[in-house]
Amino acid sequence: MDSLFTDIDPSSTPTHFVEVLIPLALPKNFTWKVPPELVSAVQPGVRVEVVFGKNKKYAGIVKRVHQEAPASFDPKPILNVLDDAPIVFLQELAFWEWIADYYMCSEGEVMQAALPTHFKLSSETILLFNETIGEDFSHLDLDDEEFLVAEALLLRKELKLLEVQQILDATHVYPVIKRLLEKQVCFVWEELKHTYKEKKETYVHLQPQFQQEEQLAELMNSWSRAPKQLELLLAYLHLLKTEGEVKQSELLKKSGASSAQLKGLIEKNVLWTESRSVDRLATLPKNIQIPFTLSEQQETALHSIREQFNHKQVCLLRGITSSGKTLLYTKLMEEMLLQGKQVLYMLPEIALTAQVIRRLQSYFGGYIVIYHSKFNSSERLELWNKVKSGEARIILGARSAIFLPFRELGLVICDEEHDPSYKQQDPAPRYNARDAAIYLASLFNARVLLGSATPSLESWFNAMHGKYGLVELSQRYGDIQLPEIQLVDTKLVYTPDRSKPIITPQLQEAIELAIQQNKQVILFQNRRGYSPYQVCQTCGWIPHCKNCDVSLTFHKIQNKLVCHYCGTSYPTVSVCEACGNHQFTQQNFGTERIEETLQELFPKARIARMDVDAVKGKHAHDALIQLFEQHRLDILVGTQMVVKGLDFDKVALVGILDADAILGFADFRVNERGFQLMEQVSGRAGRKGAQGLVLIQVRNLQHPVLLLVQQHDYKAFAEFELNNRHQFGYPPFSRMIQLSFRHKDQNTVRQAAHQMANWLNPHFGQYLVGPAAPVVNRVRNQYRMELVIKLPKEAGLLQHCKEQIELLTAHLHQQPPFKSVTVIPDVDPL
DNA sequence: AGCACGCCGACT
DNA sequence: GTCGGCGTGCTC
Repeated sequence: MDSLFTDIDPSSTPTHFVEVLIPLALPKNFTWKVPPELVSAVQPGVRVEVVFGKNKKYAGIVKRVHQEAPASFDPKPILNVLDDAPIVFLQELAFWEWIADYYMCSEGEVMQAALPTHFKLSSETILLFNETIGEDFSHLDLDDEEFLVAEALLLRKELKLLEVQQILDATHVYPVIKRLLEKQVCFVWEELKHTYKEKKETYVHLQPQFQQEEQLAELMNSWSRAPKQLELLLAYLHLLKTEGEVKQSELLKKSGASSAQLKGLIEKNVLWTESRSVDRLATLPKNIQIPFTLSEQQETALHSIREQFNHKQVCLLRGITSSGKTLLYTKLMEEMLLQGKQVLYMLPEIALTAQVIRRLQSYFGGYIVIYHSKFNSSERLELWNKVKSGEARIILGARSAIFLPFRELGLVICDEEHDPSYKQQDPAPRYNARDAAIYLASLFNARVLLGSATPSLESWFNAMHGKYGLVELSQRYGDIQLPEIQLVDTKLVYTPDRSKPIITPQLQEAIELAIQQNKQVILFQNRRGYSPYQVCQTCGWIPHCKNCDVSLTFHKIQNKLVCHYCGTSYPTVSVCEACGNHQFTQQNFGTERIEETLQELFPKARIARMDVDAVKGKHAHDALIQLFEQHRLDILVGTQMVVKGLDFDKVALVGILDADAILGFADFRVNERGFQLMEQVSGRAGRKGAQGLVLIQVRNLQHPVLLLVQQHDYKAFAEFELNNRHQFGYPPFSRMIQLSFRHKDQNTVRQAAHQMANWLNPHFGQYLVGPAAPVVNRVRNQYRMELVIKLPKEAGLLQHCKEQIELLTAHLHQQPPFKSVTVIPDVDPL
């Protein structure tokens, strides 16, 4: 009897299911079933082609394979398995899950942030033809289907995946596309449309018949005409001997020959050329060359870091500016390299300058690779593969580099760890790369070194309480003195309209002196544009943005009013919309206006401005730094940007033009921000030789932070500020979760926020702050409310609170009036 | 994130 | 009378 049913025996082939991540902001993961013929191919980390929603296809990543049939729905089958081997490791999946949990977002959102565009296919994906491949596909070994699509791409230049389906008259096109992408016939279009140019390099070779010494000698002996060609040939042979391989560009440069002469040698069949696509990433030789020795203080610090790493995972290195933190990093990286481990070296985006990169490349050559947002998708893909294969050993990158597929991570260095740009603000995942990196490192049992001259209070607190190790560098390299800091009282300076003076006489004098002495000046103002607002002289009316509740900033160069929140620009107003008057005054000042004022005051000085408006292009930032470095500029005016990671030798004077603006923010981190900012800006002054001078223009001279900045006393500052934080229960004495509510109707958001607060009240009442409208309570026509929860650091409380928030948000969305209120949780907000 | 379904205002 | 606005719910 049994034998009749052997072929449908359910125990021999239980149905398999896969939990799949797709790159969408879905609240949870979805499940597909695996047809029997694909069971052997699915494993965590491979991509699968799935139908999701009506006729939409995605390449998703398998998180888990299991046999638990879902009770409430009937899963669809997966269509294909796209990868033979996992493209993400289990460790990365665990890391993604942790980020989603900790920062309260979906794993799909993490995937979206973590995976290079190349891997993220959907029906909407647009394929672009790779023009560099030409019209001849014969060398690519394409099968019939691949060829058909390649032909169509050549003709139409771009295709949607949906169109590929029509061309092939097949539903299963993902494997074909995957192969075409690998063969670089096409690539995935992405919003930031960088022009893809495969870098090609032409190499020059000797024809085989002349590779023997005798034949070559014979050739040269019989040479009668074209002495220039002979010269070129000799240059070639020399390069071949020294370099092993000869690039055409280098040969022509070294020999000073023309391309016509090279062409002559090619026509004589002596040489031949080959065009080879080179690695898009720098192909430097892989060797380590560390030409410096550490000072005694640095040597001691290095020992002490190693010591701390024996029993602590994380160590904080507090080293004042130019005490040589980078030198210590370099030594530690070298050690890791020799142990065959990978190193992640993180820097704030803006500090990733050519200057820093060049320096590290000179030490580590081809071992070091760079990863940041200005790279296009093909460059990122190459890097991804190099990290995954283990070929890339030192990865220098910004925030998003934590998502690279590390294999043998041994050390993470987080430089300028206090920098707020480590925290991703807008699209989820709203992660802090410093903190996430610590978790990532723990998965590899790797060590983490946090470095800063002005550590975040969180890290300092952790170091003080023994959670992190602490090592300090308190002497500047070469015993350069810290700059002298003077406060300039702007109240004493007369201006006709009682506005703040831009450049006080003291500052003007100091600038003059510095330029006379052939020194450089940096002026800092944390506000771009010309002036933050124009005010009607008669009635006080100020032009505002239509979509946001902010006043518009006047940009004189573009002659426009710009909203710094939504980016909309408006024509300048000449007539007051309230009273019809024509007279406007400009309140306050931004970098543009400072630049203009300087031009008037110092007509002979070479002045430049550095802010997001001035450094829009890919290399503008580096170019400006180089100009300054080469002393082709006397004065640099800038925002935040001038603060980070710049090493200038001839800066004698730094001016902070409006300290009140820095210290006047209504945020519990103002003091910390203010101290860090001013201390870091000051650090730019007086690197070599004489002591530098910092002038701080300010009204409120009594501000406690100013005194501590003047004394360069970080520890006293930390003690002072930790006291404040303790008193009001702010981090690091608590954990914060901020809930942002957004809706187009102001009343609705208000009610929603209050509703939420009421619900949270029974459990968390004593920890709630707000709800309140933020300073800018409308952006892009959406009204905002904020509710902050300050949780004491008790075991399980954070987790409990997150669960409640999730539950209550779902609850809120069930109430008819609040259905379309967006609730955005932000864990550890800055 | 898409996309369909459905309920209300301004047009042929 | 319909076309189409977007608020709402659902997708394995």
